[in-house]
Amino acid sequence: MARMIEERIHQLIEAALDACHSKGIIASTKPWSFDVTPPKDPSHGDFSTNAALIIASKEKQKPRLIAETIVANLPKSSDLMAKVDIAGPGFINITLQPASYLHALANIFQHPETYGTVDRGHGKKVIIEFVSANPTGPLNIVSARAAAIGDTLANILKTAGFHVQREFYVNDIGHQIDLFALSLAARYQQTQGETATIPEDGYQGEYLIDVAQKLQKKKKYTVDDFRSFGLQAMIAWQKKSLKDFGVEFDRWFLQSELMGSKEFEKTLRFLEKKGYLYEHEGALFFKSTAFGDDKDRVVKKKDGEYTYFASDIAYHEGKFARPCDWAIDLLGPDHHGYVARTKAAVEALGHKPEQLTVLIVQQVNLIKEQAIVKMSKRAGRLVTMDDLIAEVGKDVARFFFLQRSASSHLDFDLELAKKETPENPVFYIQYAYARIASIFRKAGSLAPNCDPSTIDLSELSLPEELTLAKMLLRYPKVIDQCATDLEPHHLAFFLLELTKTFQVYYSKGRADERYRVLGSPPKRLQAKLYLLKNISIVLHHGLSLLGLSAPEEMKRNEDDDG
RNA sequence: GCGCCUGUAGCUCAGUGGAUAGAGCACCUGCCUACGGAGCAGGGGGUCGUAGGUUCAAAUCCUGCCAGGCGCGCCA
Repeated sequence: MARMIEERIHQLIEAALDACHSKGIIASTKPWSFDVTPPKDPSHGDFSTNAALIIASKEKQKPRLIAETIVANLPKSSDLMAKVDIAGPGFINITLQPASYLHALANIFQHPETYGTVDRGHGKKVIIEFVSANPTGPLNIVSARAAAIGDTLANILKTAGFHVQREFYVNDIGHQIDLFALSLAARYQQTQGETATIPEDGYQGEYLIDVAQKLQKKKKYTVDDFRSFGLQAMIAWQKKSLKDFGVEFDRWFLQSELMGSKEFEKTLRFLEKKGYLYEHEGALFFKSTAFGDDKDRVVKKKDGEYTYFASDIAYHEGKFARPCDWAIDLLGPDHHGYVARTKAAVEALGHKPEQLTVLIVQQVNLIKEQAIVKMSKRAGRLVTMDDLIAEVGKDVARFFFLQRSASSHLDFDLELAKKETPENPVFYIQYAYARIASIFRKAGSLAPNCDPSTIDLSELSLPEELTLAKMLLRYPKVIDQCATDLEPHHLAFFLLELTKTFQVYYSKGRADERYRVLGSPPKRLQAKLYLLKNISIVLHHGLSLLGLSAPEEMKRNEDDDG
């Protein structure tokens, strides 16, 4: 709805420019490219356009002159615009009639489940792959970051009109897995009282002791037994951790299922037929340099084994065959060298390069006593996702990650995160939601009538009320922006901004009775409750996209003293 | 050496072509008989790493340089 208002303004400006053209004031004709955006400073009005600046620059005229001409050609009276000003170097600032946007709140009230939905995706099928950690240990804090971002991105894309599948790729074969099996074998022997040492490059973490103890005693196991038992245990553990973190995948794709399959062979044959494979020094290479990679990559080693990359090529082909229009991979920073070859493979397979987007989720530095702690899975030194959830809770942890853009390297101080828990911004948002719920409980049967047309919108006249209404109408645009940029943190920031505005508004009721909801005259009360209801709808929707709970009441902390 | 990411307030981070660069935390000053104080009002704090360039307009785009991180395997 906000976008509709924007579009209407855009059209009015275009019409004014048309008029300028026919009067011979400007030479250019449509289409003109200019922006209509809400200005940073709200005192500049509700929308601002740089149309005069852009056109003056092209026509080598004075911007203010063009601006004045545009303004003169805008409709003199309108139910949309209350005021039009020219400011600064030639911005045209527009202040709207409150009724024009207050009216649009009905859209939220009547569609609480779907408000915020935008049709950016047109039902395009997306497979978003994330976490995909090796099944050799518990998930760590880095996986937690990827999980929070990937899951929320999936939620947002769905809201933006995409058909979304979440996928976890399990590297359950290869050298690392062999080491893992041998490490487990050693731990098992240790539980049997035998002396056994974990391979030097193996997995030293104590978690394998727990796994070993779950094995039936006094039995002889083969390495394959240890492998399959260990993998099963690890995957189950990872699933449980992710579920506790609010993340559930539609599919856990096993690499072992892919290798040796018809599809795998078929994909390689296809590349061969296209002439993208060649032998060199006994190995089989993929000509990724034909698609911009630094060097060609091996798909089959001299010893006859396929590389991980070979399986990844087939894996991506499999995604497109399912079918899928767009594959999104979230990778860690240590895999960024992988991007070029994977995109090359996708292109060689006959897909458009833009059908694969690789997002690098940057690293997490764990800070302890103001120094970075090096984490190592093999040595067993890490903060697990389970630890994180136990220490600070799912909501705090998710929000912590979702407040940052994926590309920022972030420092995570667990002590600080714990300390800050009581004042964590996520509680501030949830508290606002709970507070509105509380007001509704007190209002009881006075809760707003189900027919928005009975609400007297003119009762909403306080500046904060108008600001809140405009913010709510911005929500679908925020979703759209998150989906377009693949940057979910914009949503977190929007919710904080909305919350802050609401809390300030609410707090004014302490000193100024005009700001109090309960106790207002009936018509005003209805209008205020109506606004609050719309705020709580958007908060609820936004929180759920972030994977956070929206509590009807907050548990109060015990006071420190008295 | 080459590639990718990052450099914005004391700290953690937003802002990626528009007007006077923002938030949270920390710090300072006020405010608890009020729809729930996990708060509110106000204040101090910035060569946007650096040097050029493009533009009416640059934290934002381009180039060089500096600093930190991560990659550069017939490992995964």
